[in-house]
Amino acid sequence: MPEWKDTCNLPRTAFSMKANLQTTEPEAIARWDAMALYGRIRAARQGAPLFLLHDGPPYANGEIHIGTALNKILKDLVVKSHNMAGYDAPYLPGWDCHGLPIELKVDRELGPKKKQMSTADFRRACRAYAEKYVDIQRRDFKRLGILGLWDDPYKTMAFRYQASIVRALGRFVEQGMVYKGKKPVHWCTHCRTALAEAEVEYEPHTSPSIYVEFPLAESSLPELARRVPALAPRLTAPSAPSASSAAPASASSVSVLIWTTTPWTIPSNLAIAFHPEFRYAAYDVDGTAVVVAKDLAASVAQKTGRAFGEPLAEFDGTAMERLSFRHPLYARDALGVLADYVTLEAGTGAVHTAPGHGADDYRTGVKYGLDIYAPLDAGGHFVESVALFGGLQVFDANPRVEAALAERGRLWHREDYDHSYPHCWRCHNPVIFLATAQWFIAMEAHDLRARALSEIRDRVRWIPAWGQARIEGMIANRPDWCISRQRAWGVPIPAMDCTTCGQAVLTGALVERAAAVFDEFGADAWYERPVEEFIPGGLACPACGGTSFERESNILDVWFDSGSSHEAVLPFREHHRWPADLYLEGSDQHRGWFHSSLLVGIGTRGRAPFDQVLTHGFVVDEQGRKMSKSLGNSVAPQDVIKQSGAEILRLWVSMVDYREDIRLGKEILARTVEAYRKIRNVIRVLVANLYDFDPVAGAVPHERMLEIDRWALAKYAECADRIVRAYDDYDYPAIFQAASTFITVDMSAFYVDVTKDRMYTFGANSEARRSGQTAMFTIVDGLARLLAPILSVTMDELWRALPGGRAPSVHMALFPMGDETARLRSPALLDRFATLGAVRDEVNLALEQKRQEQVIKANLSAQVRLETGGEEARLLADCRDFLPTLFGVSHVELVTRSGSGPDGGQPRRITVTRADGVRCERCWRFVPAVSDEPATRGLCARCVEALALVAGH
RNA sequence: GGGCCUGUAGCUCAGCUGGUUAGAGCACACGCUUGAUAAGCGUGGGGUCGGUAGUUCGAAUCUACCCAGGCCCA
Repeated sequence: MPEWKDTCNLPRTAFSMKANLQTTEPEAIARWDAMALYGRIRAARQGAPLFLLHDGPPYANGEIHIGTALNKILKDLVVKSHNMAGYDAPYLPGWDCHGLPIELKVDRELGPKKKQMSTADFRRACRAYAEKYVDIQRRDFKRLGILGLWDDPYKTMAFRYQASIVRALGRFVEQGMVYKGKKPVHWCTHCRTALAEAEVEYEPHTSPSIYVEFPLAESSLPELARRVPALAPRLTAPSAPSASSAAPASASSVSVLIWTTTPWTIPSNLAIAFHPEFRYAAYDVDGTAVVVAKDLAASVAQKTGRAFGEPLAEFDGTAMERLSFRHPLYARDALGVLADYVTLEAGTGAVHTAPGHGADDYRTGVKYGLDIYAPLDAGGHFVESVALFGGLQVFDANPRVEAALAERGRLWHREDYDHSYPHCWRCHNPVIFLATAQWFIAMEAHDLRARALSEIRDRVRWIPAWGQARIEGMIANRPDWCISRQRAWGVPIPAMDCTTCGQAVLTGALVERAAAVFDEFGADAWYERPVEEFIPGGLACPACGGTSFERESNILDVWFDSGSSHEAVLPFREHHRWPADLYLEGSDQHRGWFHSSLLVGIGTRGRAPFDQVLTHGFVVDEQGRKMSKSLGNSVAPQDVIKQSGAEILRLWVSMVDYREDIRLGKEILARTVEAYRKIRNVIRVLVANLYDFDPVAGAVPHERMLEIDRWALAKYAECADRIVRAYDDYDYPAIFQAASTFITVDMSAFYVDVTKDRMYTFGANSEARRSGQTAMFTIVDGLARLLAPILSVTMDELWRALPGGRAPSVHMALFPMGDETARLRSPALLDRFATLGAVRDEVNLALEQKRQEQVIKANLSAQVRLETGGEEARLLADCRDFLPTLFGVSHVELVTRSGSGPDGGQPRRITVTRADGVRCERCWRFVPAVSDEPATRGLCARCVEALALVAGH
């Protein structure tokens, strides 16, 4: 007896069930490299409309993490899908190479050696460090399956890029938008240097805590009387501070009490800040009307040991704005100002403000037009012109300030105060805030702010839309852009100081000189080549006319570097143009790269360098908590690649809603692996049915295909259209949903299952089987392309397993779209099968019931009697012969009830019984009779015929 | 503390401008299959739509507050 199984057309394919991604991924990537795939895609799309995603440069420091991987995969989805939609969509990756983190790492690696190195040598070490991480990251990005111009990326430390940065700065300079001003930074008086936030360590420290009285200035008496009438009767001239007298203030004065833990900043006090929304009150204390925040009065009274009576008057902080208070030590006034950082947690609710010695103080000072006053030298000594304290180091000055205040009767209380205070990470001495000379881009110059806001509102499309509100708020409220840093690894600001009068000079000509030198030698030249090379002919100091200069040592904020990428890259590279269509980064870049790129774009060309900005969220753990080393909940992309494959990571990115925070953890990865397997298996069975199919010779014309095959194509066309649209909308989860439903529900559970019998048991070359193959081929060929941007390796592997001539890689192909899918659509067929599907669902329920009752086992062991009426009966009668196949049973008896059925309100009736007849040993259906012939014994007529066809060939 | 955002089954997602018993896939349980087999098919259980209070004839969908979380500031 022959093994009938061997006469069936059982599926076979080299497209294995197990993916072996750990092997196939590196192989595919090597193949792409070998065939120069990226370049071939460029050549193939030459002349097509450009779609320009401009890469935001990751920082060339450390291994890539899951967030970097997410970002690059999203970009790859955008780029690949646009290429397949018919655009010329290049991908030019970039790296951000300058900046503090690298400087600090290199610093640490060099150790004491650094002391002997020149700045230029140190910069060379930084460059080598950055180069090393560019290589490491590039390797990992390629391993993720990302296609791009990896051989020639852009780097912010490239000579020409450095020149472009300086030229971009030059545009601001020429328009008069750059100025030199002052701003407080962390300053170590021991190391005599500015410190970045990352170089500051918070350590416990004991500071003096003092409460100081500032009397209201006489000139403000009338105004206060007007604002707070209840106080009017008490308003008389305050007593003048007197060096000789420690007597309390005159009984009829008004004062405000402040609290500070840095007495040495009192000489630099220029203002007192009040909260606009807090309630303040004036209390009679030994005859003086003392103003403090109402909620803090009790604690202040307790601290100072003074008796605060009932409030004489109450008012909001706004009542204090622009009143003048007498400085407790000097013959000048402190201005009453409003600030929302004033708290009720400690102190008096009135905050001592020295704009040259605090970040908040500085902002408030700028807002009220105060001098950024910081009369200290680099070692933290008061300059000689400061009365009482000239020459004193600030920490030595503390007790002297207290003493001077006490002498004048202005020191109400003094105690030790333990708190966490910033220290220098190198020498571990406490640091101070010190206003230093810095370069700024003025937000109001040339309407920079207003033009940026109008670009945000009117030109750029923000996806999601709330991105607009976010960056709008930031631009609207940001202070002038401080673009200078006192560091070594970056692009120097090519400014000169006049050696005669000290005037800082920065002109367009100076900038262009530097740019020309940088073009040729790189920015290291600033530290190595003679100063004359950087001084354009005829340069004279605008202040004194001097012609001798020395270089400044400030470098540019690295945000200016990366913010200039559109200027450094877009105009110069092949397949590029200015501006870009799209920037795509994490939502933190509203503050970062989008922000700086926009400002640079306005400065250089008067518009935003992008038309669309797409943002994604952050990867968090399965509980929605941020990933961190200390929590141990991080997922490393390298580990996922090793354990599951980059395809899993890519699939994960494609199925989540990247606009919000994205969860990732063990279960999610496990689910993703399951999803991958499901897709792979269904695709595998489709290909496996094509092992003997020639799409040219074997294809059945559409009109002659079986109805269910045409339905499958109609369903596929619907799915393809939806997917192509979703790519265009950057709606990747919709792609997964559509593809997954089509693959699992329409293909696996329905079409493949229902067609199985025909594909396996019919004559291999029968038109019915070829009809099915035609559908399966079209579908799997289309799915390979539709899913290629996501499952780039798997679909390329599939592409190679498919019969027929085709492009060397799926990534060079185009999506199924236009006429390719339009000709397959058929709403009528979809309708018809929706009804058939509903009937099938109900038959399944009945079958399951009988299975539970153990009347039947497999569906083929059952037969169905189906009574119905109306429209549905006509439809079912129309495809009577298809019904056993549709239900997967051996026989269907259709009974039409006139005038009833679902349309008439009566439910259809389904009766399931054990199938009559005998079981065909080849196709396993129960049939009335089987063959008796020796060669075909036990086979049904259909199988006999199928075998005859094979034999006949 | 402030600005922006998020919270639907174990997981990933749908649920348009408020309107019948809140859906899909996966996972899970049970049955079938052994000619997709470290697969496949069927059936089933599972959600007070973060919480509370409102607006409304009616809210997952609108408002306020609260809780939890994220990004950026301070």
